[in-house]
Amino acid sequence: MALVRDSAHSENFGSKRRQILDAAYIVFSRKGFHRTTIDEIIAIADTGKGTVYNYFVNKEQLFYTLTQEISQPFEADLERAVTADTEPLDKLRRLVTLILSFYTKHGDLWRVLMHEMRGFGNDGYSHISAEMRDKYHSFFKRTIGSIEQVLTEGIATGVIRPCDTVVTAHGMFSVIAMMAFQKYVGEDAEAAAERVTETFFYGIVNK
Amino acid sequence: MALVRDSAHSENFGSKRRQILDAAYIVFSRKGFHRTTIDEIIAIADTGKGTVYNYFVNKEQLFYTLTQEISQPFEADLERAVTADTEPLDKLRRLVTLILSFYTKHGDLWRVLMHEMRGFGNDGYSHISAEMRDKYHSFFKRTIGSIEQVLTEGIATGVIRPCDTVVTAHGMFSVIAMMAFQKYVGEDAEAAAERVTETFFYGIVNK
Amino acid sequence: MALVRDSAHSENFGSKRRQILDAAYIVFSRKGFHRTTIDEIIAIADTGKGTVYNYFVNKEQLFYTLTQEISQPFEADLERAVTADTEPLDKLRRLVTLILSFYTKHGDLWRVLMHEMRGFGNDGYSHISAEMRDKYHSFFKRTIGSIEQVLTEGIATGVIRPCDTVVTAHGMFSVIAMMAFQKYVGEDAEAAAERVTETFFYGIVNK
Amino acid sequence: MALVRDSAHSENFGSKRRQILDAAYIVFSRKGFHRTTIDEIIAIADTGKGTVYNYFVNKEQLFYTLTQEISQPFEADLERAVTADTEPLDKLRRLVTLILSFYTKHGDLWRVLMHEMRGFGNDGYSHISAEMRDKYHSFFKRTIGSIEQVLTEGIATGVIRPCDTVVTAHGMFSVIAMMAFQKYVGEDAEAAAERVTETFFYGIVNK
DNA sequence: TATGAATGAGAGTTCATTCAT
DNA sequence: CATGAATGAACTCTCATTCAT
Repeated sequence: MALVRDSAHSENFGSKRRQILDAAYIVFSRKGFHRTTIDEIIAIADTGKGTVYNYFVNKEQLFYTLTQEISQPFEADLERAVTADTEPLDKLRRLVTLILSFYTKHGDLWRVLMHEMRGFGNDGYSHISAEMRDKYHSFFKRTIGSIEQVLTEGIATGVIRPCDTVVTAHGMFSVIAMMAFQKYVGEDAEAAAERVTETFFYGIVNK
Repeated sequence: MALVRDSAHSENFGSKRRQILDAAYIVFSRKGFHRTTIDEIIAIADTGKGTVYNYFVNKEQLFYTLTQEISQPFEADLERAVTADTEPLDKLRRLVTLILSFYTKHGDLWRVLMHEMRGFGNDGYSHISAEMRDKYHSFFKRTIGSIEQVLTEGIATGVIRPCDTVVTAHGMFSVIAMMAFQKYVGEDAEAAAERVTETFFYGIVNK
Repeated sequence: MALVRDSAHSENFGSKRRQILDAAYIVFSRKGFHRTTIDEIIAIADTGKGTVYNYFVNKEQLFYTLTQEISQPFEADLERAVTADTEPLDKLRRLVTLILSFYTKHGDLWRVLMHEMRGFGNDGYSHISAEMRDKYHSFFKRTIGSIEQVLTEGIATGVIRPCDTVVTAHGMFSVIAMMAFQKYVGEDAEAAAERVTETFFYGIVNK
Repeated sequence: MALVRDSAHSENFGSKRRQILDAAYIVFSRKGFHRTTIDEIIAIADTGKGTVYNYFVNKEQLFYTLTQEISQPFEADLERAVTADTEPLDKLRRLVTLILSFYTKHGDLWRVLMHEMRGFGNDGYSHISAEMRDKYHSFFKRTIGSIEQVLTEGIATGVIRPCDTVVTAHGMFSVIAMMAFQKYVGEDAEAAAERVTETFFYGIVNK
């Protein structure tokens, strides 16, 4: 269960680090940040306690690294979708599919992330935490921002009715996230995405 | 700061209990379940630590009681709205306003609730926790169910286009919750509710 | 083994705190700061681990409190000796006796203090440590300063031969400390003090 | 920075060992025994962690080896001074100069040694530690013993007033150590030594 | 020989919970 | 009822030491 990619180098390069990240993914997803213990992670990762601290400075940074690693390819995909040479409505469909797939796959972990985000760096915490929180914030801003951008583009070309793009983007995002969290999305993410976009595009009222 | 209603009994009856609940509301909302300490609650409540355990069996049950107390009048309101003798679309508007107001007021606490819900009673936890989790689940089910019910009613009377009511109800709920969480709702909840319903009713695509 | 004074209030007032301080005195004296564990302290103090942290914010501050408690009456004694209305040479004898008694009684702990002093607050440590270190430094400065002051006084009145009072005071202090550390001082501190002063007097007194 | 002497063998023989000892000297002097980590030593020594354990069985023995290596030439010097064919008072001057120079140069490390000495082999520690502690004790005994021996010799030849040679030797030693620790000794160790001896001589020399 | 990834015993600290007053 | 001193299970993190390469 290498979440991002298998190391192409040697068979064992970074193997322990990989095992720890994979185990952390499982436990954080299942239990949330606070209920997760290092002991449980190492039991699954089959490593010693100290090994965790060879690779990550602390539990928070392990969590942070994990989410960074997962989000990076996703953000690249988003970027590509937004700058693609296609119709705004098609871009929107593509974005929704991407986001829906991402949150369907990593919903449990991301739910935790979205919750803990608020806690990090709030009090007299280390500044590393404050940094993390900022990075997390900008992650969500970028995701929603990409929707917003395409909405704006659609309004400019006239295919989308003028509206508050900020609020609408947030609305679309929240519906997508909800669908993923509620496990409404089965095998076919594309079909589910279609339902979301249809609802938003055309509304629910009979005309 | 009695959140729900003042005890109708005597001036002092349950006063300590009230103080604890009010303090718990503040701290849980601000810090989440795990970061909240009993010490912080009693500091604000101006009570002793033992007093908390006179009224509540443990931290979880204090949290549970708090959320129950807040949700009950809200659920009564929902019930009344659904069974009212009005048009489905008006009912829907009324529901959206109610839910939006509720989450605007208690969003911080409810965000915590929605997160911790998943943790309660997951492992070898006490069965009291499992009970709580079930009650929490049914709370959300009832809220969303009320939307669903009105959608079904609207489809039956023909004012709403046939759709998957379960998914659509969840969608509407998630948009409402998002707007509240994101603090997009200012003074005028009614106006904000209007925007949500408009979007859902008529979609975003220019026709 | 209440080191400073028994609480005059109630039989049990501060009893646990007292037990912890007494136990800490024993273990710190025997093992030094780092080799001392909280577990060992509570085993002797017959308390729970958490109790220690009810009274002291951490191990360092426990150590600090302990040394403060012990040094305060001593410093008061020094002050009284310096400002007494007696001959400089008698003052010096009195000072030497006081210091010798103190270091004979608390030599093991003070040896630890003198060593750890250098470590506290050196790196990225909490500022509480830096504060402590400063207090510790000033403690030694005051002790040696009191000797210095009397030397200066003696030089002014002509009974002591002009000399570098700073160095001489340090010298006297170190000999006293050494005698105490080496357990050369038996029952009769006064007699031992006499030996120290005699040696120094015949070197520094005008003839 | 070969502290004692360069290996006379080949350019590279023991080079790693040398680097480790030199680095250990720096860190132990600065931080004391417990606060020193192997990681910090190897960072300065530019070696791997395992290499340390190729040359030294553990941290304690590394410390021990370091101090042994430094003390040996010093002890040889002392021996030579004591058995030299000179006047007792000149011998004493020579001894004081030697000791003062040594503690001025290696004061920081020796301060650590003098502190940790008591901790080694106290409890259920390995017998290697107990051995070390004994060797450390005998080191100080030899240093002070050399002073004592010359004092006795001086008393026999009548140039020194009869006194408790054990206590006096300790006294002289402690003043010397103090001067070094307090960094009172500048460039000219000889001059500083003179001050010490003068003070003592005028107290202990027959007139 | 040199290395450094892996390890786990052990330490300090937190905090929900209990119970005697 | 109200209290808060006492408690210890649980948790994060450190670091000396090992050992396969």
